[in-house]
Amino acid sequence: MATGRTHRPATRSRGIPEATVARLPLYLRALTALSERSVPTVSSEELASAAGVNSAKLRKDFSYLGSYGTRGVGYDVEYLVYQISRELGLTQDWPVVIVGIGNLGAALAGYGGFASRGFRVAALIDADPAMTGKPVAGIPVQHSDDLEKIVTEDGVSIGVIATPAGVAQQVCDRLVAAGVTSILNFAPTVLSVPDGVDVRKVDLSIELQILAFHEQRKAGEEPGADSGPEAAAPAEPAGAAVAPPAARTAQDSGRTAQDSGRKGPDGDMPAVMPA
Amino acid sequence: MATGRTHRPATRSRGIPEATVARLPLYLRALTALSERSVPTVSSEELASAAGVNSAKLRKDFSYLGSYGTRGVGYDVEYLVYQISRELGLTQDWPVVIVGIGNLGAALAGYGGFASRGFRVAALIDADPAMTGKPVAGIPVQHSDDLEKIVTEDGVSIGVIATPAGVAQQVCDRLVAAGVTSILNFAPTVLSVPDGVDVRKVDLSIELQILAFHEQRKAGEEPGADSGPEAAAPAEPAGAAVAPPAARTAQDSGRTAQDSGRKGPDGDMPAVMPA
DNA sequence: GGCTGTGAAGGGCTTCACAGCC
DNA sequence: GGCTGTGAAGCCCTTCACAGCC
Repeated sequence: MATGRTHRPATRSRGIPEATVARLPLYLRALTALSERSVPTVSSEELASAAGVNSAKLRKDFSYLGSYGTRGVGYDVEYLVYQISRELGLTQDWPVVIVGIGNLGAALAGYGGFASRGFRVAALIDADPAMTGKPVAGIPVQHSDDLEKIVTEDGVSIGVIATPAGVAQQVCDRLVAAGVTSILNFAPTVLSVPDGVDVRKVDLSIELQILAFHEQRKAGEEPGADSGPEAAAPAEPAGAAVAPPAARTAQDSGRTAQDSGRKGPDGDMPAVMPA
Repeated sequence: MATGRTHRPATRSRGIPEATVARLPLYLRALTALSERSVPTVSSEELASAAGVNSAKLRKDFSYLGSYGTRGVGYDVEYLVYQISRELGLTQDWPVVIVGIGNLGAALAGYGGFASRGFRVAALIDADPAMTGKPVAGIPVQHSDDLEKIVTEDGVSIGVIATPAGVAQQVCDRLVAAGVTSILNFAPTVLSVPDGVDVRKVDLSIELQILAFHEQRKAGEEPGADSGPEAAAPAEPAGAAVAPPAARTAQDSGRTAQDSGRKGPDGDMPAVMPA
């Protein structure tokens, strides 16, 4: 079915930039850790370091939420935890259904991060009759025939798709038809959903390919080789032999997270080269 | 972040924007599907639709690689598959080690997307002696004592961390010391790495939290709240003196498109880790 | 006529740097 | 003195729109 088209101008959510929203969970995690150690306050510098971002960005992010800090002092940990949780909508419990209980689905079902962060596994669903009733991570698997009933009765609005790519779109369509409006897709497929439905995807092979791209580049511009890795000169196979250049940095990394930065030193390579 | 590193103007490694690199795997997947159906050529419009992006963006992306299309006709599928594969460094085989063979690690080990896309699982490593020798997805698990040896001997430059958060940093340190320069991290932790090492992370709870944020907004702005368990009514700050400055208006149909803007993560198997 | 390739315009996010308050 | 909050500048990416070629 593949309903309507997917892309829209991707507007900002409230006044909060999407990029900021994506970092709030990071701050929340760091704050939770501080909270557990009973640390009362943190400076933007400390928190930023713990979350793996720079302090200016963190302060800017928080400024979208309001003025929750105290100049000359920092931020109250507990208060911030509360504010961010509220902003993310974690003060309520979101029931989630996981469809496709294979290796991955089972891994997700057993993920401890659910309960602790505002989510609850409402049901595990699989199309294989042999799986029905079998408990996975303590939760009995239900047959996909009951998908609509489950979603409707439990008021589920978030669904996780961990099925093979081939059936992902149909599963998606059924979830949406039943009332789900947010989907986390682990299947390597582009899902089509009606307007108003959010889809986020996680794809291992894409991540690896992005790493391979950078890896290839490193191999090509190692010290000594200043010629670009153009069409010719295929790089070496297993590119080990590369020794860590700089020493471990103090407390934080230069970059991290899903945002990848670019780093290659390299001068200015003209852009591209036709074959 | 005050990493010892000075921020250099974000060098353009070559001419390809990071955002474009993150989309190349998407195009490649769509092209591979077309190739299997023996489709000889595609227009930017068709391919863009299959990849879930808009055609202008796709053409711009390809323009960074070179002029591989034919005006009035479109792109030659096979040729593009080759060019993109080469650009991503997939014409060579990258050995990958997966550390932490729990539910997730096992799921990753069994992921078929590896072999088919330029990657090869060189080894599965786990710290539990009971796991040693046990085959997972047909590959015998090796003990972490041998991590350095494995990485060195197989010339592994890409490592996947699927361990509990608590040991992720040490595993990371060992991988890097042994020669790994690209890491895909599934543990919910910010990893510190020396300059020159790439880290990408995949985190289930973060993705869910972002969805929850948007979900909450939908519930709040739609007349007949249907999905959520309780139509999330924005709670008031706990006796805060300061209230969010920005007005609560602006309710565009925000929502992110599937391709998400940040930096492009998404893959086939994702993440997660017990906390 | 059809479709690619691309300069130019437009937005959003990051970084700077400093004013403002403790 | 220390640290937050934020306008302003800069950068990168996306989108537009059309020139260029088949």
